[in-house]
Amino acid sequence: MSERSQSPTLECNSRPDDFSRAMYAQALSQEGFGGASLQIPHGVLQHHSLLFNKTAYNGMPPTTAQPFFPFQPGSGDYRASDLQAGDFCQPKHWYPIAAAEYTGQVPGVAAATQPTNLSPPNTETREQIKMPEIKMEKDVNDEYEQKIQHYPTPTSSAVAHGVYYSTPWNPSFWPGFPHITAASTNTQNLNSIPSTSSSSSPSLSPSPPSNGVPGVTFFNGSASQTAQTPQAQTSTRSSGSSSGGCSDSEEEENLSTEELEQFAKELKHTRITLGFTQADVGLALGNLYGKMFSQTTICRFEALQLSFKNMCKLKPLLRRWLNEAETSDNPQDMYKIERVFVDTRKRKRRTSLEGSVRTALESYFVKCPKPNTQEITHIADDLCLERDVVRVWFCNRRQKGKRLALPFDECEGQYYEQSPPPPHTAHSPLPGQGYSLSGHPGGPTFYMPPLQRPDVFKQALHPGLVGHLTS
DNA sequence: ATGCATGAGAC
DNA sequence: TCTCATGCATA
Repeated sequence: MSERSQSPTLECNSRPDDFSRAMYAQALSQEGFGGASLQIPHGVLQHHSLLFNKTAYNGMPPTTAQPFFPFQPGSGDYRASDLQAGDFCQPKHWYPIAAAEYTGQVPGVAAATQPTNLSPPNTETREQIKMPEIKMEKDVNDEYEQKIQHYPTPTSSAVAHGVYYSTPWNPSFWPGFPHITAASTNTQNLNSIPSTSSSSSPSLSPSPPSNGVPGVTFFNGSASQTAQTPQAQTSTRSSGSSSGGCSDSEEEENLSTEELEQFAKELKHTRITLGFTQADVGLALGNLYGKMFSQTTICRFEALQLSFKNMCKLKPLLRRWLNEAETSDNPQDMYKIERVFVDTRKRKRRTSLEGSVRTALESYFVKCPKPNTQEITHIADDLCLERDVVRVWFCNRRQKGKRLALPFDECEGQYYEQSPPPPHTAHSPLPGQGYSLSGHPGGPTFYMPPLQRPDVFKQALHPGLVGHLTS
């Protein structure tokens, strides 16, 4: 790969204004942070036994190198390049919460925060449901897979494995804006939640009310996924204002960042205290409210890695779960329903981009976060990737940038609509990352370089490091 | 915990 | 075609 010219000199000719904003360097190689080690998504076992044929997807077809982008030739090390690139684009690891370090490897703290009774609440129930030991065949060649997903009762492995809640919270992931409130439209969907807020334990109700598919929530299918959440995107609906009787969860009209942070923290702490995994929670939400979520989503919620709007949307659900879990005599009952899903949808096998390719993509992204079709094609050709892979990569990259930057700035109206000051001028007032909810329709998305936000940057670092910086 | 992918809805 | 919410698959 190194022989390829992964040195983008791509210019964003389609959107000069966007391009002008792109003058920043980006952190990369998040993989370098290392992953959480003992995380076993036991809440979701997947069966990959049924295989589909799939059109050859070979990742990167061999092609000859194209010296099309004469940009730092031969440099597979984007970071290094950036470092040398000069002040204006020092690589900042603006991925605030990424590392395994964040996940609680501070024994002292962990000990302090750990409840003494870590006995898993549902060891028995777990055993009741024998999960076939399904091993994923990762190298199932180029096959699409049919998955059968089981949702067992929660395991205690999180606790057993010593996944401690060690205050990895660096709340200021969304720093600085104490009283930013959610757009009122954020929460109407909350009212659509089936009101199970009664003091009894609705969690035991096996039938998701809002789902239309009694007893079964299709966890995976995007069809149901989005069908159930039109609110978030169609947020202009003004109808369902705060009615719902649940005082507890329907009041999220004016969430502040602090509230969300606080709640996320509380959620995580309680969840771990009770011995539940993120997957368990997601499953429980399905049981409780008919809208299931994945471990990923719960994880991102806890890590404050969802959009503000999304956080606001999910919070009431999770608040209810929290209440249920805390008050229930048998919280494990919340998970007793086994669900087996058969997803026949074919999913493209996940592309695993090489580090050097990612590096190159990052470089391109720095130059042009929003390449047009032609540019995407160029990049794809240059990196010997499928066009669609490149396109998706950029989509995800932009999304990540938004997600991780400043989701709340909308209310401040401080974001740049157009070209921000040159990066080296730094410290501009906060950019809104394209969260143009505040009525800037079509405002170009701005991908905020962390270096313009020293505070963000600090928070993007390891907590310990942050501590040092701040103290 | 996060990278890559999907799909609905908006533009 | 993009954004956004979301999740599978994997590091």
